[in-house]
Amino acid sequence: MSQAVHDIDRLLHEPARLCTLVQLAAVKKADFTWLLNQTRLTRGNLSVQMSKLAEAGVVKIDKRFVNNRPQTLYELTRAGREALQQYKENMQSILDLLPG
Amino acid sequence: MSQAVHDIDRLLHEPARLCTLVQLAAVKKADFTWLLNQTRLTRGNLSVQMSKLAEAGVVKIDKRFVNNRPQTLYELTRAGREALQQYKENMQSILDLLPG
DNA sequence: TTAATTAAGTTTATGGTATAAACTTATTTG
DNA sequence: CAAATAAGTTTATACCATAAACTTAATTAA
Repeated sequence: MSQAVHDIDRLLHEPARLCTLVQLAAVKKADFTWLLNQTRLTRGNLSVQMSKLAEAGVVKIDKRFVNNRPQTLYELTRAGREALQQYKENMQSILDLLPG
Repeated sequence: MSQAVHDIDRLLHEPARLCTLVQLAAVKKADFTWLLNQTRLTRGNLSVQMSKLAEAGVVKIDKRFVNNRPQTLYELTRAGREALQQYKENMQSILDLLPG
């Protein structure tokens, strides 16, 4: 049986969030505006999704000021990288069940 | 940029449905009760999800009677197999972006 | 100098949807 | 004939993704 499907981590599985996580996995650290451009999410959506990821301990949020303007930096936590790794392995095993 | 993430087919992406599709891809044809056992979904959930897949043309539903009891058979349509193939390729390309 | 615009986010309202509980219809068994 | 089983479907709910509206502050135009 395909137990793997039940182990899918829905927090990471959601495309809007997966999108940001793929980016963060590549660059280690990114600010809000840069993520906005990469992902083409709306500001509101990006804000909500990142908060959700932070609340779950997947990303770390660092707010500061640059040139008197707020800047929010995001990076994957160790737990986040591990969760993403786990997600990848799990989804890979599901895809491998499919033909083609 | 990771365009692939935006191309994720949410109909197939949803774990409850992906679960049934993985099964159908393997066996070609399955009835309600068998799918119920394989997926461990509730009856209501399975019923709703299969209807949704049928409405989208991904699966074909065939209802008949066996021993005076209703039996519902499901199978992937050609479009369904193609969509699943597409989903696999797309998700594979996303997973390949992730480290590890 | 004050009104409009831009920047960088956050909060909230809503619309969709995954899920299970309750319901249906028919059959078999005690 | 009453209760239980079978095979699904309908409906109610609770969550949740999304964008619109709001906030706060800085800059630019008039």
